[in-house]
Amino acid sequence: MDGRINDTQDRTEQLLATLRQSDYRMTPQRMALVRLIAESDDHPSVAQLYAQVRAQFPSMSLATVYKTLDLLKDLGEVFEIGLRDDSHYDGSRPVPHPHLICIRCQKIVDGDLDTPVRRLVAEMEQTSGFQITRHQLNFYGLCPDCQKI
Amino acid sequence: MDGRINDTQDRTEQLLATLRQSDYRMTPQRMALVRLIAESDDHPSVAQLYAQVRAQFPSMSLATVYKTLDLLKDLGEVFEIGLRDDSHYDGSRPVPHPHLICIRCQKIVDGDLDTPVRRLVAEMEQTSGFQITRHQLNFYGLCPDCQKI
DNA sequence: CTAACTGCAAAAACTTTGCACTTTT
DNA sequence: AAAAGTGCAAAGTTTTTGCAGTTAG
Repeated sequence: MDGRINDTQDRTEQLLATLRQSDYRMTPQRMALVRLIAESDDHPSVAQLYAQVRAQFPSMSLATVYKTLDLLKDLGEVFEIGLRDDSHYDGSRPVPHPHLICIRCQKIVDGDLDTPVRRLVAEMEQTSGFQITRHQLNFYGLCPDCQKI
Repeated sequence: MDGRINDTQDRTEQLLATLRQSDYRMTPQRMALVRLIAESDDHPSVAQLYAQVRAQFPSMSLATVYKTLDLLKDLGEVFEIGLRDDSHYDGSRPVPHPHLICIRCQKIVDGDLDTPVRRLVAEMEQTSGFQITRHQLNFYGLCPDCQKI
């Protein structure tokens, strides 16, 4: 088990269900964005989501994308990979987990190793006295493809 | 050994020496900022550095602070903790290492555990196939002081 | 019908850039 | 004197906000 949520269909339903339960309204814009997020197993940026959603929904504004993402973040359904310049979002695994970021092609890949990570967090809590609630682990380097070039 | 560089005096000299060696000019602005960075064992933001440097150097501009920090980053003498909104800088340990960030008082503390971190990086390389060159490990939570409140 | 949501445009916040002037070497 | 650095103001980015108009429940 790696924490990744089953399949796209289910994930879409799950997200929509969470929204309904929380008394949010189901607008077409919201549904389109939720669908996109559930579909993407890479880690789209706001700009990428905006571009994609615009393809099906030319009138949708960037502000709505931000607002919807904030909402999904607050519900704990989307995890923000807060990179310095533009944030990317992970809608498949809303629990903090490591990411590998290629410094050449910019690809972002999920890191697994849940157990070692949990161990490190525990050790970090012990030595620091912090009560850790969240983490952001980004590893930068060359992905396998870019190493060949 | 935890990688922290000895004492402030030495660290200031070390930074200045690096600048001289690389044919950078020694301006009073630069010296003041370098001194500040060497002195701070917390992790100042650009705004904080700017405010502090301005106390001794009222004419210094924000642009110069940014330019100097870029330069020190390029020389590998300062490590940027790239938080989403405003970056903080670590001038004591220019090698990537974990940081603990208090979600209440915003304090940033160095994480140690060099060995466990190296182990995790190694495991991450193995399972992902990435060639990791740099990492950014941020742990968010309540610091010991803020837990009491 | 009411409360919530959207889209727009303006503003915020941080960072970068271009350029004339000044300073270091 | 030449090259490099500074400071200012303008511009760039990403993200947030206010508000009038629109839409879901």
